[in-house]
Amino acid sequence: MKMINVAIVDDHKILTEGLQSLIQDSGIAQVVGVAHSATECRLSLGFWKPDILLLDVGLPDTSGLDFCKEIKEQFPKIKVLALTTHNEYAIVRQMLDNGASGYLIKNAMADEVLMGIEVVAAGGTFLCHEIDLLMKRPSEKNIWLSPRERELLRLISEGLTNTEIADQIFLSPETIRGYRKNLLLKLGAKNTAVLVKMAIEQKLI
Amino acid sequence: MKMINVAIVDDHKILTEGLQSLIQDSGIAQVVGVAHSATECRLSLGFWKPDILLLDVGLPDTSGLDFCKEIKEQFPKIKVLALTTHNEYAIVRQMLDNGASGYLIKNAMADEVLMGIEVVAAGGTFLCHEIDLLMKRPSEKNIWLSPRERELLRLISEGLTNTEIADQIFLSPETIRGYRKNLLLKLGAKNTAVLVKMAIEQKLI
DNA sequence: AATAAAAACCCCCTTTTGGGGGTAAGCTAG
DNA sequence: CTAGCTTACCCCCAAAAGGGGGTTTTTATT
Repeated sequence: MKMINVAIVDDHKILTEGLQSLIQDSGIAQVVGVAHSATECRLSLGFWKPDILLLDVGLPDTSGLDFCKEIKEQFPKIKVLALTTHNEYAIVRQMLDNGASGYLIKNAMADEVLMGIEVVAAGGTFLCHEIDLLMKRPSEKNIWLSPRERELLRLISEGLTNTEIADQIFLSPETIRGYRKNLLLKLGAKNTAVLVKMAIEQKLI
Repeated sequence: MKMINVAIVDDHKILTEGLQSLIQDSGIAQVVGVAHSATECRLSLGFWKPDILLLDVGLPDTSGLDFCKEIKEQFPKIKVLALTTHNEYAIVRQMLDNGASGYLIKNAMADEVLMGIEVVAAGGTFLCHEIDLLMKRPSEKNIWLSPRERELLRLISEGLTNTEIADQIFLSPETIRGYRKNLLLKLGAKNTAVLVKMAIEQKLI
């Protein structure tokens, strides 16, 4: 059986060290590279040629969300396995949407990490137990917005008025009004204040 | 020289264990009790009779801010030394306002913890290096609000309109308008959306 | 090919907010 | 004792948001 090549990107050095020995000792995979930032990773990814990239969402220089997308565009064959502290529905959904093949939270069991690596290397999708439950549970908190809606939500949170947003993204102010009303409806928010609060709390922006 | 009696309240068990050995080994102080929640602490504080209480702000059951106030009301002689991960101006100010005698961030050096204990036990006020810098640096980010202003900010973030707030706290809607305008001015926010975002980011609510 | 969802657009009208001006009592720390 | 801050109050008017009702086109997914 072929060894699975794994690379790790995470700024928490203690964690990466722990992960390295965990993977090396497993016998099923080997660590071919470690980076502590997106920039560092970009420089070496071509050389490492990993099968799987263990990626932290909370990177110091780039959003893990964007970085995942970037990797999947440049190296479609590399499978991304997210490894983070976030257990918010919106983060997981966006990560999977951006091409991630799996999602682990940092307090998951060690064997879940190895299982994730195996499943993802075999072409499957893996979610650790807690995230699996979160994604399956139909909850009013599990709100999913389209990219456009998220963009609007971001602009609203930055304090732009409907006309300002309209000018910026070249749409009619009436359209912006429509999106705004729909966002209030979807999130069940009474007004902009609550909308912004929910957006931040649920990490929708 | 009399031994300083220290009690610890923090839900992170690994940290409390480390702290215990640090303090016991120092020779200047001894740990008379450890609690992992505010409730647990309330039950035992009368027996422990500590000189100093090392208090985490991010407790699972109560806000450390409120708990500090509560302790200082019930046991004015106990000196509270805050120990947290938060390095936001508003949190530190509120903590000191609520009667804390010192403030340490969790990644401070071990000797700063001991120094803090000594200084506070001697009746002084102690801030660890990083927090000391933060508090001295005059910055547009170091915004300080009166309790009333914070209350209004909270109600605004919850989506209440001026009239609703007026009804709830028995003031004239015109007064609420005044506060609102002043909050926008103080925080330099363009509108309610930005106001709410800043309130959350700077932990003013 | 049909259905559904997202994206874009439009009008009417009311409520709420924001910008500009103020006033004044009460407390509090130099 | 007085300068400064907080708390509380008031007016006018313009801009923005919100509640209700719609339409059309494009883009996926079945």
